[in-house]
Amino acid sequence: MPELPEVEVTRLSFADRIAGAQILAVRLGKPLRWPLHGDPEALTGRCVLGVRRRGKYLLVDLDQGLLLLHLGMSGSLSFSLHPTEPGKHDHFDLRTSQGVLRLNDPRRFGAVVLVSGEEDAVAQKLLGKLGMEPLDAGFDPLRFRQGLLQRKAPIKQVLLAGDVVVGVGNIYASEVLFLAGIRPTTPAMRLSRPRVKKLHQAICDVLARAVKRGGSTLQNFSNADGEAGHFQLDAMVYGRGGMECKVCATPIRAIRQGQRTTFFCAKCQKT
DNA sequence: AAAAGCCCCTGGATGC
DNA sequence: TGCATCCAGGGGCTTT
Repeated sequence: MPELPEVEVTRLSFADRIAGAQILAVRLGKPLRWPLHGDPEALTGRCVLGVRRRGKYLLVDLDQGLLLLHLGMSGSLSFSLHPTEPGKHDHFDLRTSQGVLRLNDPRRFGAVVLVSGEEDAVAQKLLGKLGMEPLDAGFDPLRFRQGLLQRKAPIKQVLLAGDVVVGVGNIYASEVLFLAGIRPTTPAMRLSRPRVKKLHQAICDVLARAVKRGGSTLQNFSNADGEAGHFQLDAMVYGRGGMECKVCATPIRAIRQGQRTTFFCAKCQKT
């Protein structure tokens, strides 16, 4: 479910309210993608300093240690004072003095990992190879192009891989390439400077706009308050296989790239 | 080093 | 209504 905008909207919806809270107890449901790594009992008594984001990971800073959260494909967080009884897909509760942070994740591709800090070997394994943050000032067209020039793989797959730029998931990858007029199969290294600049612009615009609107609600995204996003991502190509391109009426094509579906318009996206 | 496949898991939609 | 099949927003790991 969550690409960068959804993760960021989730963060914004509870970061201020959980900051300063003391952890009272932890409840674990079914196993998630990885074990917690640390002792859940040891979390009790620690304090939450704040919540940051790196790519699609949320980093919950503690006065001692760091909690890494990932929502996987189907995860969502809620933060509430009086939570309901845990449901069958509620697999992690962090009970604090200021509310309960709960991870609901039917498919359990998500994760909660307790590490000592960002330099921790386990944390490095997960965060160490992440690319540039698309909403940060450090993400500029020149550095972006430098990253792409090393890669012969199709641009769509390079975007998804997240080692050049993070946060662009399967939906936004198709959308962003459509806006930039770039064919998803084009080798990343073959993109000219002006086309990389256009792609850079599209990534910045689309992601920033989605965060501002509260995340897309393509299916059922909701933030940690349980509010649905206000932004019906009105997709130009994603999920529109066989339908007419909104610009030129050519049928949108759906192809398979690395076990994921890509959508594009063969006329608007030449190479 | 980079690229291509595999796999983790559940649920909803579709087709017979 | 029941059952099989396919597909889904991610990404680490193993193999080429």
